[in-house]
Amino acid sequence: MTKEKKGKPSKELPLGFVDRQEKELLVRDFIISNIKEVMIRYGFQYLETPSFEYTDSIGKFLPDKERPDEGVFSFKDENKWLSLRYDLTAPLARYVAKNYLEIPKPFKRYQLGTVWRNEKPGPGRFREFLQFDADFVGTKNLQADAELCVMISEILEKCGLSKSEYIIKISSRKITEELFKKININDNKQKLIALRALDKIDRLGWDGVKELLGAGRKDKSGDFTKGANLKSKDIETIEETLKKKSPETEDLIEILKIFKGYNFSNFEFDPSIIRGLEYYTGVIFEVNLKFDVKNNKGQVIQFGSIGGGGRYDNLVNNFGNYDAPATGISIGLDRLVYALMQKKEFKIKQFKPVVICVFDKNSINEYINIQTILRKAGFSAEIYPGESKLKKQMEYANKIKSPAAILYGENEIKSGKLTLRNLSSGEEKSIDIKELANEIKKIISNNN
RNA sequence: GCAGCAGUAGCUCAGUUGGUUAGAGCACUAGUUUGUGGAACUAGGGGUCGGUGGUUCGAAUCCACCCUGCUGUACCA
Repeated sequence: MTKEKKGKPSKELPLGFVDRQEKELLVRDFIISNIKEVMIRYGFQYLETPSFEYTDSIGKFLPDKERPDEGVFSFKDENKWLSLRYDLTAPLARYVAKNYLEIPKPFKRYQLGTVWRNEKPGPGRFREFLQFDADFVGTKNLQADAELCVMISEILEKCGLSKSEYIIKISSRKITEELFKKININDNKQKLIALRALDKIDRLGWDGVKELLGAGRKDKSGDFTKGANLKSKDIETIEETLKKKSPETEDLIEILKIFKGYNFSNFEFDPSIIRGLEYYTGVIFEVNLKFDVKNNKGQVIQFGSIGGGGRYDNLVNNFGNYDAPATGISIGLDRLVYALMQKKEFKIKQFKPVVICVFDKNSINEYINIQTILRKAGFSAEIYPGESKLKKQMEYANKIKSPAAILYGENEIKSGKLTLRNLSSGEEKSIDIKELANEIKKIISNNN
């Protein structure tokens, strides 16, 4: 809705951008603190790279068009194209290439950062979102890939999910590679269409996927998607091969062994997962939630995975001569928060301030004294930030969910005691200032 | 991008076959209580009915185009 009063700025947000409120942010902070704690124990180091990069260094090349806006936000600065990063992997590859001689090999880093994509937003998907990535650069050892899976499941469980609520699906690019060789598909374009089709198996089932491998498919809105035009004999071979639930490529057999050593079993082999089309070269994995996610109208929506990753052995090499095989995982934090908030009642401690009501400006020093006592004792406290009648002050305290209000007016000054009102019970008590911290403590611990 | 559905106060919506000053609930403001919130009552503010153009004596209501949102689909490095 674009409601712009004449001559006034719009209060609407650009498509795909949102304000995020405290409730969501606190859950996000909780998840982030779990991530950091696990990262440290797994031996990753923390890295931050800038939001903007030169367009060509993050894998976008300048098209003939006026601006490189294929999925990225870009602008021209001093004759060079800059783009907001669209993931954290491309900047990592750039960082490694730039600092190759100084960094340890292998290099293990994790990163939290906002990324931007100039594409259509969907349920739980925005054009600006927070990602968390962990990567190993400079090792071919599948121990790394295995550890990423173990680690992400440890993070999810720390966030309160049980083993039955999520699953790590794993596969390898080598499976489809060998398959395409077997049925003689060499056309790169056709391969891509076929890969995309296979990626949709969780939503469309085999029937839909076979349509896409063949002539094409009409979806329920009536829109038609062109297919890969494979021979029906080949489509059958594909289905047969991928329906086998036993992994046959070397890399998968190896990684399953390592999982065993970790006693890790909350995964399943699923040859239909594909992930990004271009850069993965080996083992790939995807993190899926096993419960329904609803939108704010209560409808169950197609939520998809909350993250995934895999092995990309050639990415760093794009920058020059360093051969740095790598593997990494990337999690969409906002999507994880969105899903988790539906699943769990998060008991996040919120320290809402005790409100000290203002009766008389001349008593301001008394109020400051009370406030200081409370803050020094570790409580959140504030002198009512305004000038209003007591009724307004109480309404304010109620609105911000303050645990208690402190009244110190004429009556209290005479008696030398202050009145403490418990805002959840409504109970009022006359207490000595020395007892204040203790009384507040009682009220807060009762509320939690 | 393509397709379906939708767009009336801050929010959720009503508005009859086009007809006088466009409604409700919640929220908001003030008061009933000159020192007390979460309940009640009273009064009040707030809408060029997504936008533009058209049909008509007359349009929130009909038509066209555009914008925005939702859902699916495509793309997703």
